[in-house]
Amino acid sequence: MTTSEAEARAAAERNLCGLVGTLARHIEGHVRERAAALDLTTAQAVALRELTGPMTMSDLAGRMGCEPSNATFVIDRLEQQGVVERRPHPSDRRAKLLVLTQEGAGLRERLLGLLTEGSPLAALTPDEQSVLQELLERAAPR
Amino acid sequence: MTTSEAEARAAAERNLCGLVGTLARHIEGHVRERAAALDLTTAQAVALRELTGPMTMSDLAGRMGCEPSNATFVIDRLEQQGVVERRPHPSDRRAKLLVLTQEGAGLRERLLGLLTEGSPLAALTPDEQSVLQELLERAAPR
DNA sequence: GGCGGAAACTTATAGCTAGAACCTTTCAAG
DNA sequence: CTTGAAAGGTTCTAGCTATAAGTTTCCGCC
Repeated sequence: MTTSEAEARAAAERNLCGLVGTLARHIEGHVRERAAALDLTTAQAVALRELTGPMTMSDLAGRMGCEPSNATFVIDRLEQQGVVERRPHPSDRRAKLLVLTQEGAGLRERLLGLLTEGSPLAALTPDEQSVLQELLERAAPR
Repeated sequence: MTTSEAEARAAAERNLCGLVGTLARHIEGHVRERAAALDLTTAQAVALRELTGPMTMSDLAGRMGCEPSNATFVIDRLEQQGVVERRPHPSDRRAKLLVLTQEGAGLRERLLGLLTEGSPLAALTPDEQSVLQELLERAAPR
């Protein structure tokens, strides 16, 4: 491989990095737009989306891709709004178990409905989405 | 299509959104790590990476994917550090032309070298990167 | 030629996020 | 049993980012 070829590949890789960031911003913009319709910030919407069931603060922070201190901040607001509850963890007194309230569960359903329609990823067919998923998982090992 | 199939597809799409965000954070983490070696913040490194040649503040903000006000903040620091210069635009007195200083150009070369090695995207073959690029461009139209 | 709207950039402000310090509880080793 | 290290959460603070408002300049239009 010549140095110019290596240089071209490196440039393509940098370009690709930019594209990933661009798509991530598109998705975030979409989430923000839909979240605003429910009077939620982007972070609150992501938290609600990731609350697929009872989980600890650490679990949620991991799913949200943020630091635990930030999850505390976000959940504080959601708890004030009566969307989620902090319950004692049954077997670990350090941890707390996040549980959606009844209205929280309803709010989450509405949010998911809004998020699925008009997503940037809807531009791809299900097959293409599968390919994309596989590539992303390989590039970003958990 | 049954409702359960639609539900499954929607869930897969949400999962995919999370994966895009995860990869974006991996890339950002990689940039941050390498940038720190040169005493640069992540935003400064992205700005330097995107400064492929003389351009205006707006152009740079567009490439960085941030607001112009933030570009002002980032360039302020880079200018104080003698990395870049704000020159008057030859044909538009509103705009300013960003030009790398001599040391800025050297710093950029070193940064690009650091960024290309060990990138998360190196886990994919060039062919796979091409596929990924095409999918991302379709999902995130400019 | 002058006028109104729009673009480029900056400033000021508010909000979000990460990092470090701290407390409580758990777990493993001795 | 006790002791030290590590994990879960919270608080505090600093830094980054976006939004809104303001200034200068450009451009289309009358």
